[in-house]
Formats: sequence, C-alpha cells, structure tokens
Amino acid sequence: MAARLATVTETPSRSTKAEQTRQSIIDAAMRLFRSGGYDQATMRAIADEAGVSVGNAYYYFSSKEHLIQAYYDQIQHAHADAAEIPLAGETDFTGRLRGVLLAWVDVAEPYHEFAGKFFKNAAEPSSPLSPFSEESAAAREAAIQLHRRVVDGSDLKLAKDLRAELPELLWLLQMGIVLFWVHDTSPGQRQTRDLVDQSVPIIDRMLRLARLPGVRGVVDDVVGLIRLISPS
Amino acid sequence: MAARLATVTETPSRSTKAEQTRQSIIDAAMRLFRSGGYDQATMRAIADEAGVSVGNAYYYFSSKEHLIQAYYDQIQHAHADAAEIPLAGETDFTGRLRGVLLAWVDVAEPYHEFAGKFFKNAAEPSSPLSPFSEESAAAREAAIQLHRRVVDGSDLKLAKDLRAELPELLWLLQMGIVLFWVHDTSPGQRQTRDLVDQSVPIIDRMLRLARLPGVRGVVDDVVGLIRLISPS
DNA sequence: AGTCAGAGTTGAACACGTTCAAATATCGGA
DNA sequence: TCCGATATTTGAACGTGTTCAACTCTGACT
Repeated sequence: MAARLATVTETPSRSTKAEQTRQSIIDAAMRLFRSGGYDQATMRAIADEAGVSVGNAYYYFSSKEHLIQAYYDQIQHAHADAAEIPLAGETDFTGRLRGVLLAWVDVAEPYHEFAGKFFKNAAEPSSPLSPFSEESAAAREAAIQLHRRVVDGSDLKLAKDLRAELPELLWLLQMGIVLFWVHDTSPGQRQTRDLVDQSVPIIDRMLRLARLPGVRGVVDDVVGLIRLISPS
Repeated sequence: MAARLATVTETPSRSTKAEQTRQSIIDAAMRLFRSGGYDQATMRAIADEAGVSVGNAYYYFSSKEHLIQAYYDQIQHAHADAAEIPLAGETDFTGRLRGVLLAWVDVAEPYHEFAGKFFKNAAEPSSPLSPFSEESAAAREAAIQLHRRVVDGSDLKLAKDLRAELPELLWLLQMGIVLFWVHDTSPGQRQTRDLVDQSVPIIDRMLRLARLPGVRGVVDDVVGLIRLISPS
C-alpha cells in the first residue's frame, strides 16, 4: 500500500479523496468475496479491510446489495470482452451462440460459489439486483445487445419480426441457463456446458422450423406473447 | 384461548404436548404473516403470539425458512383442492390446463405480497424452499402429478414419450408463470391471468404441431434435454 | 412411590445489516 | 488567512435471525 502514496503534484481532479474511498471499499469487498466467500464478507469486515468505518461504507453504498452490484457489473464486462473471440471468428449461428454462452460459463466460474447468495438477493422482485429491475435495465440492455450481435453477424435466415425479437429470446434462454448453472454442483459446471452444447443445435433447428407454413403462426403468437410480458 | 384448556380425560395420544406446541407456533406464524406481512413476523413476534420462547420455536423449526415451508405446503394443498373443479368438469385439454393454472393464481392471490420474500429465500439453491431441492421433492412430485391428471383426463392425442414427459414440462411452465406472477404488480395480478389465457392456446397448438413429421425430431430432442436436466 | 434420562423450554448472548446524531475534513469565497 | 457551508467520516445503537448452556418437566422403569 505504501507504493500508493500520491505523487503529489499530480492533478487530483480525476480522483478526489471521495472517489479513492469509494474505490477502496469496492476493492476491499472484491478481495473479501474472493478469499472468504459471501458469509465472511460482512460489512464490518469490508470496512475494516478498506480502512474505513462501517458508516462510511454506507455513505457510498446504500446497502450491501448495491455494493454487490459492482461485482455483478464486473462479470458482465468480462463476459462482453470474452465474447469478442467467438463473435469475431464465427459466422455460423450455432457457433456464435455456443461461443457466447460458453464464454459466460467460463467467465462466471470463479464466482459460482458466491453466485448462490447473489442469486438469492437477485430473486426478490423489489431488489435492484433483479435482472428485471429498473436498476438492471442498463446491464440487461447490454446483454441483449450482445445477443443482437450474435444474430446480426450470423448467416441465419429469418422473418423480420422474429429476427428483431430473437435477441431478447436468447437473453431469456441465457437467464434459464444461469438458473440451471446456479444449481449445478458438478465440477467445473460441466452439466451446464453440456446443456449449452445440446441446447444450441436444438434452438437452431427450431428457428429453421419457424419458416414452415404451419409453424409460422404459432411462432408469431409466441413472439407477440413475449413482447407482452417483457419488461420495457 | 381459555376455551382451549384440555378436556383432561381425553386420550392425549394423538396430540401430545409437543405436537400442540408445534401447531401453536405454526398457527401463530400464519396469523402474523397474514396480518402484518413478512417483515412484522419476526421470530420473536411469532414466539410471543404462540406463547412460547424464541428458543422453543427453534426447537421445532430449525430456521425461519422451515417455518415458512408450512405456509408453502398450505398453498399447495389449497391449489390441489381448487383444481378439482376444472379437473372434474372439463375434458378439453386447454380448458383443463387453463383451469388448473388460474386456480393457482386465485389461491395464491392473498399471499402475493408475502411471496416476494418467500421467493427470495426459495431462490437460493441450498435452501430447502427451492423448488428443485431435496426437501421440496414431495411437493414438486405432487404438483407434477396434478398436471399428469390434466393430461390424462383430456382428449389430447400425443406420442407416448411426449405424453409421459408433458406433466413435467407443464410444471416447468407453471414455474415460469410463478416467476412472472411474483413480479406482477398489476391489481389482482391481472397480467398473470392474461398470460395464462394467452399461453394455454399456444401450448395447445404447439403440441398439435409436434405430430408433424418435420417437427417431431426436434420435439424428441427437447424431451431428451429436459429429461437430462430435470431433478430426479 | 421414587428415580432419572431425555424431551421440552427458557432467555441471555452473538454477529449480522443498517441507521443516525455527532464529529471532522474540505474547499471556495471574503 | 480565515470563515462557513457542505462533504465526509465515525462508532455506538437498533432490531434481526440464530445459538446455547442451563433449567424444568415428563413418563417409563424399578
């Protein structure tokens, strides 16, 4: 920490004292979540680790959940980065989708033990951590945007309105996979990876089927239904 | 409460002191959950209302979650009862499914405010309240059995293996509806009722489609996948 | 009737997330 | 340079779910 002592002449405009405190609290929380899991990372321990008082931590984060949200955002960003690899090198729809979904499993793996506790809080409808909440709108939109790139960069042939709605459907698929993943206790979350491997080709075949005359009507209805229930 | 004093000569074999205490704790919890919502129903308040000490409540229920499970079971039973009406009077598949799903919304309505908090606890994978947990196996099996009756008593024509798996799929549908319902803040949960009304005909049409030659293969794969991931 | 192991019961104590009145630090303007 | 308003920081205190050593009661056996 001694190495951190400020080169005083540097303009402090970009990192005021307050910003430093805020960041040190996030950093301390990260360290404790990683090393000791969720239960060890009490607000008192986080404050201690950051070298501030409990009340001060609450000055910057109005609840423990808001502090955890930083963790959540970090996974999102790491996923977006990791997803670049399959998105850059693939044009096949199944390859792109599989790549993006498995990238999430890879990125999230270190957080798996922690995820159960996170998930618990995220499940409460009134929680800002809920994937359907107002506060998560930005993160949700970013995730949907990622799936839009999966679709747009692929050679998939689809009806216009289904193509427009597909990213949101793929996001719902991802939520389902996350739900499974949270409950997956197999080493390395192998079962979730198997689920992805098996789901993707099925999705692909269903989408091809959607062009059949008899099927098309039902698909339109499903799209209409999703549009009805999706948060927006 | 004075009216409760025991007619002493009665054989106490069926309700020992312990059983009475246990029941009075459940009853007190029910009363407080109903009147004051989840936050008011602290373990101390429950114990007070039941006329026992906090520690005693924990002697019978190893956590607040286990106490809540009694609540959960009560909804299940009420749903099973309410579902008898549509199950007795309908042979049309859509009518039966719609009736059973709406019966759930009706039965669960008084618990809606409470459900968010319950849901939060149920979401944690390690929680006994999780619908996928070991402890919930009995309740889960009962719910699937209910959907088996929806299918068996209907005039639905289906391939054998899909028919065998359909109750479990319908249970998953119900879990999805519950997820939506928890987030549904519309008065009387009207949006959830609309969702049921619109979903059921779509499900019906999809099942009819499943007999088409080109579609059948995908359906088989989906069934295989569900079989892979379902808890059992 | 007397005994005693175990069931049942108690309430103080613990650690947690959170709040808040009070203390202190910061910084632009006189 | 000093002032005052505002931003930041403190730690004791609250109510929560949960634990536990100690206590009382019950009922089966001598």
